[in-house]
Amino acid sequence: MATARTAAADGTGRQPRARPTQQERSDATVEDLLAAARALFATAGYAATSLDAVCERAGVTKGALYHHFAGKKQLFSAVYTREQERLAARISSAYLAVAADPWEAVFEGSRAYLEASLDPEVQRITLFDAPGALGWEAMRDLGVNCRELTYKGIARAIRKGAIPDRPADPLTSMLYGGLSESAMAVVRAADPQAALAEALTDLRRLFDALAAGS
Amino acid sequence: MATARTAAADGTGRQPRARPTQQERSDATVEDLLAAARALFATAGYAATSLDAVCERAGVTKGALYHHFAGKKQLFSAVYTREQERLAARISSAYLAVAADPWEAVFEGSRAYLEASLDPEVQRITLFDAPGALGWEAMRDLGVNCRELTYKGIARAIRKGAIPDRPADPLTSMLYGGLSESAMAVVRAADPQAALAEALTDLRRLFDALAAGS
DNA sequence: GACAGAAACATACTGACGGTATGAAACATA
DNA sequence: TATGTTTCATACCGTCAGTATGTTTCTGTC
Repeated sequence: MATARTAAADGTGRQPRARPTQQERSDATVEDLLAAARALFATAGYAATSLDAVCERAGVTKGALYHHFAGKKQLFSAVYTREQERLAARISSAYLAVAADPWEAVFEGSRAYLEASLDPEVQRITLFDAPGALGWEAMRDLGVNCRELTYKGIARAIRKGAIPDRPADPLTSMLYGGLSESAMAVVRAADPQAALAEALTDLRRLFDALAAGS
Repeated sequence: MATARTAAADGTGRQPRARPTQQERSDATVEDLLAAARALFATAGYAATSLDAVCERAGVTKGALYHHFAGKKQLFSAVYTREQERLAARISSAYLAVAADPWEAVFEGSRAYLEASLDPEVQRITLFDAPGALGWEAMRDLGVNCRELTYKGIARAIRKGAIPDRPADPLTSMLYGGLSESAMAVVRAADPQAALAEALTDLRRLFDALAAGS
């Protein structure tokens, strides 16, 4: 019987070819591993997720995993990076929609970050496990991260005179950390819907107060 | 030769008696375990700390550890609880010193929390490892925790009219999370001293703005 | 003070998991 | 087609959290 490796003569070129190139093979494996890892890390958490489980779900063995990743920590780092990129995309999108008003843009970016961080899976990866598993330095040195975006938005708002002049770093920490904690609190509130509404209302007041400050 | 169990006839009663009571034995062992665990958790981190290492440092075996604690997680929980109690004591002290002014008291409490959280060992336990190891619910249900103190302070400031009326929860999250993130950023700044000064200056402005808000 | 029972610990062991070593299969290049 | 490299599979090791069981130390009672 044929071993099912019949060539797909479709026009898309997206189905696996009869003889996939090494790059394609590699990419597919990495993709499978990342998807499996993300699913398990997001639900069971970093510590409770075994690499064997990841490999089984991805349909490969540890040989493949350790060929593409240096270890569990680096695998998680890759998952975390992707998550940050997805979050950053949402933030940027919300920010750019009202970029004409520098301070309002920061508000919309903050709202986007808060709402995106309500997903328990996102929380588990980015807020609970990442600090302990990666450390602060590794989280910062990722190229794309949401804290950096927050900083840039605030710095721009200051440059444009939308809020009183000040160093941008302290406010960045307060806002970014505050939003992260808010996200954790909101989803665990008795009424998450109401809690989110309250959080956004308060965030609005906070932004207004900051803009009005001397 | 005598087995060195000569009774200490000192007046203090603090030295180990010739026949220590079970309570004393227990307490001493628990104390040794907690001290050893806190030292290792604070430096190497939760995951990198083995219970064997804790036992060796404490001068006991795993039999003793598992007699007093249900497992690694619970041991860490006990260490974390102590840390929170210490922090809460510092916060309360700073708060009460200026309790007459409800909002200023919250500021002083916040400053105390921020400054206390600059210690890398405190950070490692309370900010990096605790969320992943304990989870949010377990961190909240501790009886004594700093977030609760923040909430009470803010709620009181609202009741007393020191800041505009609003629900206390959202602001609690923003402030507590912001301070935590600030502590992590400050100690990793190029010039921590200057970063702390900037953070406190900005915190002052934030408090003024919140008090002035409509 | 002898003794039964319980509390406080010690010792030996197991299973699971992260990581490594080594070899085979798939692909690339000539 | 032959050779080297990439990609992965398999077998194995060390470590560590947790358990099972035995031993010592204390407590209450006669």
